[in-house]
Amino acid sequence: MTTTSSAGATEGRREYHTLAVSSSRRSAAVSGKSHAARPTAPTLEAVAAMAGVSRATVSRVVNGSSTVNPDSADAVKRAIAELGYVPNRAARSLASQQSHAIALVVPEDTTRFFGDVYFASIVSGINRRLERSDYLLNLMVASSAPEGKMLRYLAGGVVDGVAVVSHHTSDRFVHQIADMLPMVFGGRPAFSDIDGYVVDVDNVAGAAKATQRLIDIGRTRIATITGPMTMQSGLDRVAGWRQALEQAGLEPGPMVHGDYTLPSGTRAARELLALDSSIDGVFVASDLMASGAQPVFIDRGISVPADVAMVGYDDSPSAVATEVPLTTIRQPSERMGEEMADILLAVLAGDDSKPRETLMPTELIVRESA
Amino acid sequence: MTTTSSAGATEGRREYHTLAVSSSRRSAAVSGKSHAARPTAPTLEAVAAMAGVSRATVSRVVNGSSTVNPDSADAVKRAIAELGYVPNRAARSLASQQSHAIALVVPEDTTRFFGDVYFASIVSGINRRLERSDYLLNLMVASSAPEGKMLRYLAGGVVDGVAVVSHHTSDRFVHQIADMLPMVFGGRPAFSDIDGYVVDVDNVAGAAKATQRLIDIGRTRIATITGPMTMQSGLDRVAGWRQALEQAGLEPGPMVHGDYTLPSGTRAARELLALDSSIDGVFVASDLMASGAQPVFIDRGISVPADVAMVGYDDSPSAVATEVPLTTIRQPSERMGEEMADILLAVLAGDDSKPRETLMPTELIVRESA
DNA sequence: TTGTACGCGTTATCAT
DNA sequence: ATGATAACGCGTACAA
Repeated sequence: MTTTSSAGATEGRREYHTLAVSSSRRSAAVSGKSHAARPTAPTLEAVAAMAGVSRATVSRVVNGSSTVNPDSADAVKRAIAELGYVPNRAARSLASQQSHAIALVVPEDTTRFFGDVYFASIVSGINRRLERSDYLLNLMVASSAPEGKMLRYLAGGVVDGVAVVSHHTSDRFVHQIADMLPMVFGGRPAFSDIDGYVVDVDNVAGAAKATQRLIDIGRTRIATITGPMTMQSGLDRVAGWRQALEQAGLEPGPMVHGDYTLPSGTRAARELLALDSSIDGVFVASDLMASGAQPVFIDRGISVPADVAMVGYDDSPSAVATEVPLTTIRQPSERMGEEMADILLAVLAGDDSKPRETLMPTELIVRESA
Repeated sequence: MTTTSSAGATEGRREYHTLAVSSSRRSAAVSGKSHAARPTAPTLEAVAAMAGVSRATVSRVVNGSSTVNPDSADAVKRAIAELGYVPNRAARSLASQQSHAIALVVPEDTTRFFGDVYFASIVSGINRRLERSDYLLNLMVASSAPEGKMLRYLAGGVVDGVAVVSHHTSDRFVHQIADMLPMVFGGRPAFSDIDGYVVDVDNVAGAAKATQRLIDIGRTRIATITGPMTMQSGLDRVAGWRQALEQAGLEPGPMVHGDYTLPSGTRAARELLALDSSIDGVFVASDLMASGAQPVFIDRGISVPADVAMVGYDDSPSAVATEVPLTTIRQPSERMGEEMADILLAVLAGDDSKPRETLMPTELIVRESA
């Protein structure tokens, strides 16, 4: 017998493996399949029934409220396990006004973004921190029409906070995001009038540290292969190189530009050698470029580090993959990601004690190349 | 005057920029700030009121239902624009039983994953396709405790479908995912007994095509620098190389293993030259390795392609960044991502006509190295 | 400590 | 074509 009452609401509603869909409310069920989380996902209600308590109590147990009798708590937990209950995200969000998700906003050009190990590490770090929470990570790439769609998404309450990896975000739309959500930048943004947290690494100090290493081991003709001059980090590392040289009373050696990529390192090394073969040290602004440069020296019979000492930057995997392992500067890029997530999580928890700006320290890693 | 009634529910509830939070329902409001989508986000209700229609009608307009009077539709649209209304995601999900999000499940090791341009392209492709929909992309990395947390998330109805980039997913947990959600693999999974769609590229054919090019230009001593033998693509490309040689009645040249990385290409080239300097052609299983190998030849006075012709694989950016631009095999990795997303979207829309397996074609790109 | 009852913002059914 | 109205599953004042 079927009743027309509202009972049995949790029965036969959603099925994935079954062909006979009983009471789908969806129209687009063209195929015989209705895709949903699982066949008849148990609800709070069901758990409550099984445990012999009210929904409220189950909710309290699930959310770890203290005010709950150990006995009933046990019963609830058993019921949860038995039923394989897992709270419905949407319902929870709706009721609590929190999505329990944060967005990683990437300023266009996904391919370039993902191709960069540095960003990879940041994402990895963000993820690592998020794993210890129950927050989800949403990837939002600002494409052709960034403001429109993304802003709409964010306004829709999809996420509680935003992490922006500020490559060269020149767009104003980040301002609008900052207006509605807590925000943290990975790398200092182009504008300073923005309401958000910033996590960055001290590139100047790092580069100076690298150059100082070359000075410390007695090198005096110190060149540099730079990163792109269109990026803050590229500029900063040149500044650090100059600063260390100046402080030591040394003349800057030749400078050749690269773009952080390996091939550019190869080209730069050849250029460097053509320019001035008297150098005895070189600070390369990325390990990837150093990996490209090193073979050029070696294949021409220039010993590393005996003839030319070399310090890289990043401490990327390629630093130890070169013939002569690279002395390099370790950037806590993964930790940077963790920090970003940590800040966001803290802010979302109402903790306002995080500093607006966090500068992550760099570390000299001494290997064989210098 | 303040009333204690439940009226005014949409007023002064959520504020981000204001310090005085009136009636936050959250406990953790340690700071004076309450973070939410925005101050008093307008609801369907508000739009309905302003447009002088019922919520139902507004909903119809928002969801593009046909059965709605043009006049009221206009009024509604104006109200929406005026109020800056954007539907609440959670509420919509709860009511429609769809999250309008899909997950990209990454089998561990984020750093390695993101460091690979190939995967970067896939993500980029997925994203590209998703942009044309209103689906969101959730990033889920299977870390130390994959089954537990991720499965719980998925069971919670966070997403409607799952894209798995099957690196060397040896875990069984994908089976459990497949049991509850539509799923598509990027790259053939290790097991074939799984209920999911597969999108892959034809690596054997691609490698054969590359090798054939070397044969076509008259090379007879054709070596190969392989990818890792622990990856299906690595294996497949060797197979393609062998196959083309065999078909042409040629003896396979020397084979040296790399791992798709640039430094490994450098090492492999040196090994190769030490092994057998009589080669006149080499198929390198990735452009990155080819970028590492090429300088070794050039710096030793071996001309490319005159002395040794070289074909790479991937048509990555590095293919044109080498001194001698690489003839290579273009993999539609980005299109692969698009296809994956497309399949998922189709399935979610109830379209069951997509083939269970899609093999993407490769293409020979002739440049100067062969 | 526990339960009742209302609200969260939409969708969808069913009359009209 | 349109409007009530009942879900959707959960959180949480408030009362007990």
